[in-house]
Amino acid sequence: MGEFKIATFNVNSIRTRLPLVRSWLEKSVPDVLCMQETKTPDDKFPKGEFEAIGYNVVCSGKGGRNGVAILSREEPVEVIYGFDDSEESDEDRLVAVKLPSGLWVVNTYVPQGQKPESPMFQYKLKWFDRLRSFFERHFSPDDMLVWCGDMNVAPLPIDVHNPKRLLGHVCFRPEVWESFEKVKSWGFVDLFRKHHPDEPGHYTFFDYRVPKAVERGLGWRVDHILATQPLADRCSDCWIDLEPRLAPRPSDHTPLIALFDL
DNA sequence: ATGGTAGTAAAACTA
Repeated sequence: MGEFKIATFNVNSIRTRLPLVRSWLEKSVPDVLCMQETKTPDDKFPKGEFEAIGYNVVCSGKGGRNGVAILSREEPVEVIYGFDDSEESDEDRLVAVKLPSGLWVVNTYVPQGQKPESPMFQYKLKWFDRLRSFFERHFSPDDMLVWCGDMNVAPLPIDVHNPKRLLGHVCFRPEVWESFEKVKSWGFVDLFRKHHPDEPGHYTFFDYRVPKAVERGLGWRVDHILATQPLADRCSDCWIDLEPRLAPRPSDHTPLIALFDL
């Protein structure tokens, strides 16, 4: 099959970001693009615009917030929308597709958590536990499976620009490190860290509210692509593309790309 | 020690 490229991008509204995402796709030609925070109900998702440039569209959004979608060159043979447990299904935060090759792609927009004392923070921690159960229920660590998304966790001190000041934030504190690690320990490899071990200063998110955040390097690495071991063994590179952040109306996140030899 | 911006959607609420 050869080279296979998978990307993840929190677009912060697909309707606002359509020109940017479309031109990025035409330049980067990924085989799969996972998007988060599409902020668009399914009946208003610009499906036709992506189909016109050769992508199948699976979207899962209800209203003006959250929302996830997976674009793929090949038509999925199976789709899962949201959790299938006894809690809130959160189909606007979790979508998964099985491609004809048998490769599974799971796309998540993990709850941010707001404040450590907020009920949403407990919801976030529980969300990771439910996600681990989801993987246990549907898959095996021997499967070819990739997990992409905005995880709202910076796993290591080198994943934020100021670990001392940011310690305690809902995306950078022990509880989320443990919760994220519990999911990872089911059988995932962090593909960016596979190819860039111990390198600081690589970020996928820059807060709109921080002036000149990109230029000043005031970012966070909270978007991730993880793969099961057999798939991670076939990953030849993984990198962050900062260029879209310099566009006229950028998202606050930037694409993360993984390249495989399949 | 708070606010800074962007998006949705029509006043706050989320990030």
